[in-house]
Amino acid sequence: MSLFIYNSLSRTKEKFEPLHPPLVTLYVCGPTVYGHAHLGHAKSYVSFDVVVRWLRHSGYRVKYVQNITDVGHLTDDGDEGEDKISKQALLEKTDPMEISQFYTKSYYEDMDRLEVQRPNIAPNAAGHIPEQIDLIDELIKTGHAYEVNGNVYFSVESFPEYGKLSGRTDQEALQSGARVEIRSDKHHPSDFALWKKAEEGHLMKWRSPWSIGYPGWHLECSAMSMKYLGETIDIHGGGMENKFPHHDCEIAQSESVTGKPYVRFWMHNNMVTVNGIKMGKSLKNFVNLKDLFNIFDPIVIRFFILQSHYRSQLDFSDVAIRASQTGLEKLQETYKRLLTAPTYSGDLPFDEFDKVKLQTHEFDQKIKDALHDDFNTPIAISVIFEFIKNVNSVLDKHGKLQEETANCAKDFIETYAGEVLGILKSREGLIATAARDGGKLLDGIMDILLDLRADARKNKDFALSDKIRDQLLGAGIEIKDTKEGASWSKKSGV
RNA sequence: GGCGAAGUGGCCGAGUGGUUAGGCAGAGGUCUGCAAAACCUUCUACAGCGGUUCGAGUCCGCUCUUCGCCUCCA
Repeated sequence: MSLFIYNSLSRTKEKFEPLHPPLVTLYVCGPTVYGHAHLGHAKSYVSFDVVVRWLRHSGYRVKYVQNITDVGHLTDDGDEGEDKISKQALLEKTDPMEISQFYTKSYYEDMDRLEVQRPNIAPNAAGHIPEQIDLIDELIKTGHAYEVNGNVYFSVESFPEYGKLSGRTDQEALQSGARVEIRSDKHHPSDFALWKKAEEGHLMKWRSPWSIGYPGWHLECSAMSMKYLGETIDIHGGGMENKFPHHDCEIAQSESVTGKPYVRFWMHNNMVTVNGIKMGKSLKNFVNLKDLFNIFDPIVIRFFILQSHYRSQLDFSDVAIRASQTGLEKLQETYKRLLTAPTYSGDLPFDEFDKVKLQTHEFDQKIKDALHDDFNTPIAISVIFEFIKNVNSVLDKHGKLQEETANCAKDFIETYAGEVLGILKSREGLIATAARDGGKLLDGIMDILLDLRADARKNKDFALSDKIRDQLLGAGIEIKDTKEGASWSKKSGV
């Protein structure tokens, strides 16, 4: 089966072939850096992280560009809108540059903790003013844009397909219910700003042929996408709320200049709701990631996000995340069990062959099919859970695995849970965690304690063995007696 | 008002014409000195009403409800 991707433009799943294999050009709308990242950012960038990881795993060379918006994104689309970064700078009594740098750093911190791989290129809008000016210039020359009082607007009437992505093609009808204030400067109410003249006191401004001012928000993505990825890119991703107007505007600007399709596959991730209602600034129910990470391990959040499909709405609630946490612990525990399970060489019993070795290949196919079907991570996860159930079942019965089977199983989990989905703590990560917590010293002490306890149990001195177990639990270490012997793990977190 | 998505068992969440999604929680069991974990078995489903079909959670129509976008948002 080959990869199928749901294309928002055609509203169907289409077979994906890059324009210039093995290269895949991918652009994803990045954050506007005027505040800390929230759960919505996490859903979007974790989703596209899996897209990138899966494409790379499938053998493509992905060139991934994700912008940082540090200028031009206004608080509303009318002419009265303020620049978000500037507004925050005034609020925090500092420089816009400091604001954008501070929150850019914060954003990457959060994404790193979510195991989101960094884009290959992360251009910022303020660093690409000349490119944006050139684009505007070209649009004016070709009759797609006009200047009024130092402002430049894109003329939607010059691009008959305007609105094709969102289905908002009837501009007259749109105006009746529109809440955007109609301004006299625009030739048509739907026209949007490419360049705006800076008002007095405006902090971020640049010289241009039309005025001292700043670019409109929609422009940066067109300019930077075309600069780094070419005039036609394979995939453009972003949040669903950006379909209109942002992405429709991008299409209009770009295709008006090049006369070529701007994007071959549009991918839009759905939104996060909180207890059933949207997360909105006005509703004051944003779930800040840094706050959330104080309660849950970031990898739990990542797992929680990937348990639903990227095109589905994700409802955040405490109980839902707790359920995910327990589930993920089970996966991690099985992986740890697999790493430490005794192995043997030689023939393997039928059930081991049937449940693990044979099924590894079947599960491998199932999980590939799932991910090839528009990145169906919930199915992929369900396959991993079926698999670990079988591994546990065999280990319960035999207490060991044939070496080759064990390697197969480890490889399966490391590939899909680790490399592709990023929900597994790596061997190195597990070792690193142990090292941070006292490392080898603690390992040594625990070996002694478990040894003592095993002796006590052998002598049926259960009072002593239970005392060791209970007191360790009180100290945050949990003992489990399994067929392979006693094991211990830290209780807190995952 | 326009554009769009969706209503699945106690909760979360896939599926989209015929065969177990999966996770969490519940019940019974195996194992264990006990516990935990794991494993086995198991109860609650497809908003409602019509229609198409040999057969529909899955297709079509209507009704009801929810959510998103059209303002700022990933």
